[in-house]
Amino acid sequence: MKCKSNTYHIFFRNLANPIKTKIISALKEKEMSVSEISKKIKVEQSKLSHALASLRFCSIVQSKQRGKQRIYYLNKQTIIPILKIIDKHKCKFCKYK
Amino acid sequence: MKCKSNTYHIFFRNLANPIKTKIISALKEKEMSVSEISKKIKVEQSKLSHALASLRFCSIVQSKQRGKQRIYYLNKQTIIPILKIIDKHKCKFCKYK
DNA sequence: AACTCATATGAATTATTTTTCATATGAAAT
DNA sequence: ATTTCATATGAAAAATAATTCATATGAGTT
Repeated sequence: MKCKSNTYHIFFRNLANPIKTKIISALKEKEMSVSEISKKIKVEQSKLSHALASLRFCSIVQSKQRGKQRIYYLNKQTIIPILKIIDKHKCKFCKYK
Repeated sequence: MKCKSNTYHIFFRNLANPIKTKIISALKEKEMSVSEISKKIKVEQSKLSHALASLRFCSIVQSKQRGKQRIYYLNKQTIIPILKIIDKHKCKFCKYK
C-alpha cells in the first residue's frame, strides 16, 4: 500500500491541536482509560472521545478493552521519534511564548 | 528563553496545512522567490504570502531580499529532521489514501 | 433481560483557519 | 518623484475544525 506524498498534513492535524497533544503527553507516562485521561487533563468525556477517534485514525494511539473500560496507549513506534525531535527543538520553533 | 511545554501545536499547524507543506517540499530542492514558488506549486500570490508569513513566524523558513524579489529558503536545522521522520513513517501514519 | 457504568457517535452550534480581494509597501528603474 | 514589478497586509467571506449536548452502544452486573 503506497501513499501519496503531501498527505501527511492529515497526520499533523493531531499535533496541531492542544487537546490532542495533551493526550499524547499524558499517555507517554502510562496507558490510561478514557475516564482517567479525562480526570488527568481535565477534558470532558465526549470531547475526549472525539479527539481519541482522530488520534486512533492516524495510528497515533491504539486501544484495548479492559472490563467496561477502554484503555488507550501510545503507538510509540510512530510517535516517539517525532516527540523526541520536538523536545529537542521546540524552543527554537516559534516566536510564541 | 524557556518555553512552555504544550505549545508546540502552534508549530505543527504549519505541517497540518497542505499549502504550507507544499511550500516546504518545494524549498527542499532550492531557495526561491515568491513568484517562483507560486508558479511551481500553482498557488496565487496573496495566499502564498499569508502562508509564508506563518512559516516565517515559526522559523520554518527564512527570507532575504534580492533586488525586487524576496527569496525564501528553508531553515533546515529545524525542519529537516522532522521531514526525515515523516518520510520514514508516513505510510503507516494514516488510514487515508 | 433490565440496569449501570464507560465510552462512542451524530448533528447542530460555535470557533478557528483559509481564502479572497482590494490595497499598501518597498525596491529598483526611468 | 513617478512608475513598475514583486510582495505583504487587512478585512470580509468562505471553509473547516472543535465543541456541545443529547443519545446510542456495549461490556459487565443483578
